[in-house]
Amino acid sequence: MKTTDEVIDFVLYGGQRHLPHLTIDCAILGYHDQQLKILLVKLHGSDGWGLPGGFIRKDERFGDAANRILAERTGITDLFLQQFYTFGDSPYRHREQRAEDLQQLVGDWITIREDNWLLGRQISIGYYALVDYERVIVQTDLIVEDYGWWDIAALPELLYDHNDMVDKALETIRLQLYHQPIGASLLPDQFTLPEIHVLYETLLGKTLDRRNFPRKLFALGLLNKLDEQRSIGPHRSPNLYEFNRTNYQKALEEGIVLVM
Amino acid sequence: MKTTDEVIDFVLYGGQRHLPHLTIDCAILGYHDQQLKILLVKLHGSDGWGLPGGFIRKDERFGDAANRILAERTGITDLFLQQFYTFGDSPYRHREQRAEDLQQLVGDWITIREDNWLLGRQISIGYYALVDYERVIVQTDLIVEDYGWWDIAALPELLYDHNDMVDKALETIRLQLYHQPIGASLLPDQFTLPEIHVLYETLLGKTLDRRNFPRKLFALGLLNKLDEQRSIGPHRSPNLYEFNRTNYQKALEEGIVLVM
DNA sequence: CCAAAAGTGTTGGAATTACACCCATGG
DNA sequence: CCATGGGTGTAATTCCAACACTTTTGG
Repeated sequence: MKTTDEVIDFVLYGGQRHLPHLTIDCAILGYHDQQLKILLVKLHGSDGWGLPGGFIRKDERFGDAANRILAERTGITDLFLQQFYTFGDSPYRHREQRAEDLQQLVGDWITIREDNWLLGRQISIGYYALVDYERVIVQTDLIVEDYGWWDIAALPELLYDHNDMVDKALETIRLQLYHQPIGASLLPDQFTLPEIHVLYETLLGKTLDRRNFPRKLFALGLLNKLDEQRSIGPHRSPNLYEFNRTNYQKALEEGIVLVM
Repeated sequence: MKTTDEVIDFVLYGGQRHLPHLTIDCAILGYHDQQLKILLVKLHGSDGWGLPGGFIRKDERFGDAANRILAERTGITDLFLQQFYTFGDSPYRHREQRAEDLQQLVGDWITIREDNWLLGRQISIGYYALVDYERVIVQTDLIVEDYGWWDIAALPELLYDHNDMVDKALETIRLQLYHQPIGASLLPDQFTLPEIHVLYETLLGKTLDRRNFPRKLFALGLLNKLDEQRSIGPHRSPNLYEFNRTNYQKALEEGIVLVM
């Protein structure tokens, strides 16, 4: 939202266009510098960091809403996106804690009434997205004051129950990794074996044998070796690979069994 | 709900006590006659079958609500219960299709207004429950006209998008079966090897070797052999087993890796 | 020429599959 | 005694984990 009028309109009348009390929050994961990162935002009128999120329009499908929210924040579309859990139990999700935040957001322009559609218990459907870190360009506006990528291993205390949401997202991703290949969304089109190797180690939180690891991906036909190397300074140049789109898609749909 | 007054009060004023537009629907699975069964209900004023469900009270945790709904329907508490997905996209989940149902439910007593809290897009959080078929005693009332156990392999066309919900529940259970033992909730306290064997085959939809299958459960220490047999007519009496509660609980919490 | 990282094959052991015969029971 | 289903062990194979040396590169 770009203008104050837009914000005020949203706060006062957004309830006519959106499902009340129901939001989508996104755990947007990227990968950079051999670290798994998550995109956090800081809202105006709030002094903590949280997951980017938004409301669902009355006739909008959840997946479309999640994609829209993602596109609004990151500028990229068409990414790996998946619902993982719905949250609504935390005591933070109730009226009192948020009336003040809301008043701060709109400042002195208007007074938030008791029955404002944004107050009351908030339910949030969690989606996680895996994105290519390089392609993300975050927009700030009158709602989002600041944003940043945070190392997932060193998160601060987040707003509401967003730490729980991140934990649950990671747990889901780890389980999923054994049944679906999901590396393609986090990596650029071309990557080296050490890169994808460290990615999997980071996601699973354990070390994987350097020689055995790629064998399993090759056995599933997921990788194509390219006739190109990446130059990485005074060391041997690692070969570049890409995902085999056909087999990758098939694996996504039919599932795989990876033991690592 | 037992009285007409209660029903009318709920339809007119339930919105003051419940989260609007948000329901919990439960896929309640049981196991009987070597078939996986699901508990379906038929509501007054509706001529199709669907999953049992209910609304969430304003200050009620989701899990508590799901447990309450389950207890109201099946009479049992303390069962394996887990959220699996949130649904809200189906075109069936909109106003037009349901205003008539609602009017039929309350009959001529009152007229449903356009802005009734029960109308509008309905979101449903799906929970699945695994129950011991024998212990379930279903209650009918003024809302639930009829109920029944249906073989999961031969479901009729259900209300709204409930077929999708069942599919998603089963998919989740199958995945979970590889990482957590969930047989205990579906079986009576004591059971035979052939019983749990067929259960797993039914859940996974594939045949499992009769000799290798129990070996894997024994290897995990999940089963205790009892000094008792079940008499099954003119055949050799199969031995009875029970789950080893300690190891079962540990496996639930820490996860296992089953390859079958 | 050196330091640092990439690449690559083999082997021993563990795990998994496949498979068939005997036993117990009640009618 | 017979029909039916339950119980059990082993051998062959496959799969997996462990491991170290050589190559490439830029400075």
